[in-house]
Amino acid sequence: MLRSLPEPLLKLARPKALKAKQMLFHVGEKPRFLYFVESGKIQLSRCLNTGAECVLQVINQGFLAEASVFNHQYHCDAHASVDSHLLAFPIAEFKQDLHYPAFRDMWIQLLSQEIKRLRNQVERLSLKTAQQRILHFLFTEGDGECYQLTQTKKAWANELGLSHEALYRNLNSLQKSGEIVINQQRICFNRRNLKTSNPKAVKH
Amino acid sequence: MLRSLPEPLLKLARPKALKAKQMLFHVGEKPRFLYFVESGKIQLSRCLNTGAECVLQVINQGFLAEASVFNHQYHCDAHASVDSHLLAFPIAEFKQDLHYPAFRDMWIQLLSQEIKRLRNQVERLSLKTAQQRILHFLFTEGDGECYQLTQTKKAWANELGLSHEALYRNLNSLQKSGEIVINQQRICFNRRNLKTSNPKAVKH
DNA sequence: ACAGTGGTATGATTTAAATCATATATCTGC
DNA sequence: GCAGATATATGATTTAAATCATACCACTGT
Repeated sequence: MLRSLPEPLLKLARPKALKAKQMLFHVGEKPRFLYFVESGKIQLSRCLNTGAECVLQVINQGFLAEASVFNHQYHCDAHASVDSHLLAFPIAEFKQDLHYPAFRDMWIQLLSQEIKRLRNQVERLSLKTAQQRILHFLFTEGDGECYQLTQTKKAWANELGLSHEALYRNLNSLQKSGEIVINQQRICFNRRNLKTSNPKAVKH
Repeated sequence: MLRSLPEPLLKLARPKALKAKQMLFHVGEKPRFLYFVESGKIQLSRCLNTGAECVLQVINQGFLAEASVFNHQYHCDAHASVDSHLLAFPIAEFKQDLHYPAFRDMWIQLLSQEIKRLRNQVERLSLKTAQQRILHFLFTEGDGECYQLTQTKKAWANELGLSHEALYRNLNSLQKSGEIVINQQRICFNRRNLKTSNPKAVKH
């Protein structure tokens, strides 16, 4: 992904290391850098007026808060959930370099991808039951057969808009009813059900 | 918004009229045109494997399915919910014209905006109760004080991920408890509660 | 004027998730 | 290796939304 970046911009990138739980930026601050996550895990979140925290996105690898390029302030908080390594690109130069066709195309594609991902998440959160959300997630984020869990189940529950208890219980019952098989971090659809159970599922 | 489009591209735009309930495109089709909604209302939706329909977006005015510019197939259905007028831009030429800096900047801003809007919606759908979702919607989509409803309550309920009954009941109880005031299509926060009740609410 | 359709509204019942409580397992820093 | 924190897990209870039912209203086309 970094391959499409123009040389001069790459040279301007400053490495930045974050310890677990360290903040990267806060809501309301003026964006000066656009960050690329090389390793680790960055969470975008926002505190609701109820005081509860809502995780908007978890980035393992890739650009972060893409919208900040054209915004005067961050609309969410960002912190590292584990030790992480980032690259910081100065936003002014980044904007300049959008003139390069290859870079511009990459950037537009990236934004479009993110829109699709978010539409998937909206669709998923519109589902009423825990089981439906779990299956929808496995269909859209997995390879069609399996999904390798890359976070804790608790964090996953949050992403699914469920209490962690509801996730534990429903994973259990999905396994008991034979719809899925769980090996440690790997969750697979039961082969026998795969063809017939969800004919309309659409991969993104 | 159309102002930023280059002259040659504008000349290529073909008007397209849709009757209510008429389909614009189906999931899986190859995108040939990027559509701009001039008037009316276009719904992007997707049928879930359960058979239920999920509304992903309702466009009254603006571009539609932005991601289609770089995709080989639509990932959702689109139909007009009322009689609508669109402009159809050939995608090949559209891509060409992204070379124009003003146009490219507009397009990137537009995609970024949409990402923010979707993040808001994800945040909203993560809220557990109907009341929280309603208030969150009024805060993020309204002007900070009031919101002018532009669709039926039934359609709104769908957007909020609620049954229409739940929306009716909770609007009623929010009004009774004095948190909001409803005049026909206009919903306002009660002035007295405004300052103190939701200090952390963030406008996008 | 009329019938049919879809939105609005409210009551009764069911259902599933949230919450609370508690226990065990696992990871992490010292 | 140990202590504290966090994740996993499951049971009991509460709660709020979904669902089902019914009624009324507004709009549309004939």
